[in-house]
This record gives sequence, structure tokens and C-alpha cells, in this order.
Amino acid sequence: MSKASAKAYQAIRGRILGGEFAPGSRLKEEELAEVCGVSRTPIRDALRTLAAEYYVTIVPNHGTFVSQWTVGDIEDIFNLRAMLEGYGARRAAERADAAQTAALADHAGAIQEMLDRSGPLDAELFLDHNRRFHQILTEAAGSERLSLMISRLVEQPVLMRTALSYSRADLQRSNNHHLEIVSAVRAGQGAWAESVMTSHIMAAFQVFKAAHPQLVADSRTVAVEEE
Amino acid sequence: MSKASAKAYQAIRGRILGGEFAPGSRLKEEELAEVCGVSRTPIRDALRTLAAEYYVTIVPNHGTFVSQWTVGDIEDIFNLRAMLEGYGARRAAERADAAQTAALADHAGAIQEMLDRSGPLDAELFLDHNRRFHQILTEAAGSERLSLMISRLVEQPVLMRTALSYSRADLQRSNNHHLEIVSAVRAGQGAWAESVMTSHIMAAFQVFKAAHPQLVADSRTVAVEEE
DNA sequence: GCCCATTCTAATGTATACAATGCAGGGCCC
DNA sequence: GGGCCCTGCATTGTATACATTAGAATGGGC
Repeated sequence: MSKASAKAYQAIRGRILGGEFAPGSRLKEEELAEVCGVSRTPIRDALRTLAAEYYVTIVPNHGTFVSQWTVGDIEDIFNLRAMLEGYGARRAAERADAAQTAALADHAGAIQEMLDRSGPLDAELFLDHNRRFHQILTEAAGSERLSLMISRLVEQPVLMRTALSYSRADLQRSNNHHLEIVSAVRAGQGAWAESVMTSHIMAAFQVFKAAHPQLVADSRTVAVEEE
Repeated sequence: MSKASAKAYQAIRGRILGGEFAPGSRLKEEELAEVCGVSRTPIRDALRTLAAEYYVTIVPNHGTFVSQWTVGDIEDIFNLRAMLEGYGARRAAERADAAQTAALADHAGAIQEMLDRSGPLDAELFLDHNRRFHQILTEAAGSERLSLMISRLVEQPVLMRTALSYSRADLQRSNNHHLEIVSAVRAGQGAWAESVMTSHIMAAFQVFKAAHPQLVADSRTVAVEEE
């Protein structure tokens, strides 16, 4: 995306994630244009992109609305991720090259080192290694479509930064999964990799639920700022 | 989408499906505008939508290109469909209401009647019932995101009209799946519905491969006009 | 007093003009 | 003579003005 479009995209997305634009609220193009300091054209561009990523819903001739998230939606997203990333892991195990395998091992190893050191760990650094690990694995799957579908799912507000609510034990289990996936990829065992990845995402869902107990009980709309 | 955007979308999509715009070729906005009889603005709109549906790839500041399809991509799409529609069927079985269940039974029944009558069958009518069946099932799954993901996948050139290459026996097996899914939905057995749906898509892939033997042997790019 | 039609308005959809970008070709300097 | 820069063109990106649409408010009729 080009300058103005990218600027608008970042600004709008940031405000949705920050809760400034509440779920269900209407986004008026002219207001956004003023806020972002660009004209309506790149705004419309950015909104189309955000719609592709499920952030907003565009109703023709009516307007653009910030997507609402129910508990069911969140469970849905984790299930979809479990399937798609599981499938990606299987394909990756069947076709990853040496460089990709080495990179995977590097990131898992780096996370392990962080865990082995005592004291508080750098959450941002952890998130970065984690992101890269999943990204390389997805790339190794060698499917443009799959990469797109997954990236459109995982960048969701309700999912990002989930790792911040992990306990030390949760983090260790999470990285055990990473390490096991590396083994599966090295062995070229697709089914193994898929299975571990599915566990990995399911475990993440469990942690998420534990961190948001009120979400399990009722089924009201989830405000993004709860993240 | 509104008039001009929809017109442009239909026109471009039709030309891609018809092979007039070859895979890999560059689409220039001004030419498209002339062809479609609208200005560049709705053209850009349509291209963004087509990009979300994987028809085209937009490279910022360089242009828009018709997506290329390799054999691996096609296998990929069938696998993704099998997973996503399988998951949808499971959810549908767990939550479909009486009206949806009845509608599913109606469409499967209508197809069965067509098959029971001798003589050639109306391919378009068959495709329509089939489409509606899958659509209702997806709706019954009650997940906006899932519906979107599936619809972005199944409308692909290489998948559409695959049913036209079905033999009578293939069609019967296909509808046996439909009927069995209805039973699973009636019984509220999610796992059963998922399993049958997975079979359903896998069988479709098999028929597709049989109808396109040259695709299995090599791995060259698939020209859309081969459809 | 209620309901329907009509008008009015605010927002989105579309067209066009202008700006910036990337690439290709040719000329200039080394 | 080869490499580099610089200019020109083709194309996409952006801004703004105009058209169209959907909803709301108001007025009239029943």
C-alpha cells in the first residue's frame, strides 16, 4: 500500500485495536479523512483492506461498521486457526528446506533461552520470536492462499497479545510445542507436525479462556478494549 | 456493491473466468475502465474485491495481475475446502434449526428426483440446487467469518462447474453424501456430518483429477480456459 | 390520532483532474 | 566503451467536485 493508504490503514486499525472505535460503531469516511489527514479515496482503500481482514464490515450504500465479536466468534477463530495452521504445519513438514528448518529451530531455541534465564522476560521479544516462528512455518507450507487466509485471521484484535497473559508454565508448554514441531519438521512427519500444532492452538484457547473468565459464562459482545 | 462497481466486478471476473484475461497478465485500470464503461474509481473497487477473493494480486505502484494457478494450488484449495466445509457441517449439525434442516432435505430431494428420472439432466438446475445446499449448510453453521472464508474459496475459477464433468454415478454418490449429511444434521451428530462432508469434497477432487489427467502428471501453470 | 407519501439531508458512490512513482531510453561523464 | 544519471512517459495513487441513494422528518390525507 502506498503512503496515504497505509497511513489511513494504520490509523484506523490502531484506533479499532485501541478501543477508540467501538465494535458496532459506524465509521464515516469524511470523519476518518479528517482524522487521518488524507482524502476520502485512500480511506476507502484502507476500509476495503480492513474488510478483507474482518476488522470491519462494509454494507453497500449504508456505511462501514467495526466488526463485533461474540464469544462464539472467538472460539470459532481459534478452531479455524487450529485447522489452518495445523494444515500448514503438515505441509511445512513435508516440504520445508534446510534453511527454513534451521530458522525454525533458531526461534524456538531463542525462546527457550529466554525461559531458561531467571527473572522477568521481555514480552515483546517473546512475541516477536513467536510471530516469526509461525510465519516461517506458514511460508514453508508453500501456499499463497493459506498464508493469506491465516494472516487475515491471526492479526485479529482479540487474538493479538494473548501471550501476555501466559504464565511461565504456559510459556514453557507453548515452546515445548514449538520444539516438538521442529522435530516433526526435521523428521518430515506431516501428521505429527499437524497434531502438535493443533494442540498448540487449542492450548492457547484454553489460556485465553482462563484469562477472560467472564467470556465463558455469558455470550455478550466482547469489547475490544478488554484485550 | 453498487451499480458501477458491481458491473466492473462482473465484467472483470467474467473475463478472467472466460480466459480472456490470461493468468499472470497485467490488468491496466484505464483499459478496464474503457471496457467496462465506467471510470477508474469503481474499477479499483472491483480489483480490491477480486484480490480479497484471490482472483488477482495487487502489487502497489506496479499494477494488478491475474492470479496464476498451479496444480499444487488446486489440491490446496480442495484440502482447504474439505477442512472448512467439514467444520461448517459439524457446526451446522449442532445448531441448524428446523427450517434450515427442511431446506437442506428439499434441495437434496430435488436433486434425487432429477437423478431418478431417466434422460439427460438439467446441469444448471443441478448446480443451483447444489450451490443452495452448500450455502444453507454454511449459513446454518452460524459463523460470519467461516461463511466469508468459504465463499472466497469456492467461487474460484478452477472449482466452478466441476460438477459438469461428473458421470451419472459420480452425481449419485455426490447426492448420497448430501442425503447422508441431512441425516447427520437431523440427528445432531456433528462428527458424522463433518466426516461425510470431508468425503464429499475429497470425492469431488478425485473427479476433478480424473477429468483433468494432464494436471496430475506435470505441475505447470493451469490456464483458466482449460475449465 | 395514525399511517403513508413526499421532500430534505447526510452519507456513500462515481467521475475527473492532478500528483507522484517506477521504468526505459538516451546522453554524459569517467 | 561502460556505467551512471537524468529526463520523459506510462501507470498508479490522491484529491476534489458532482451524482445517487437510503433514511429521517414533516406534512397531508384518511
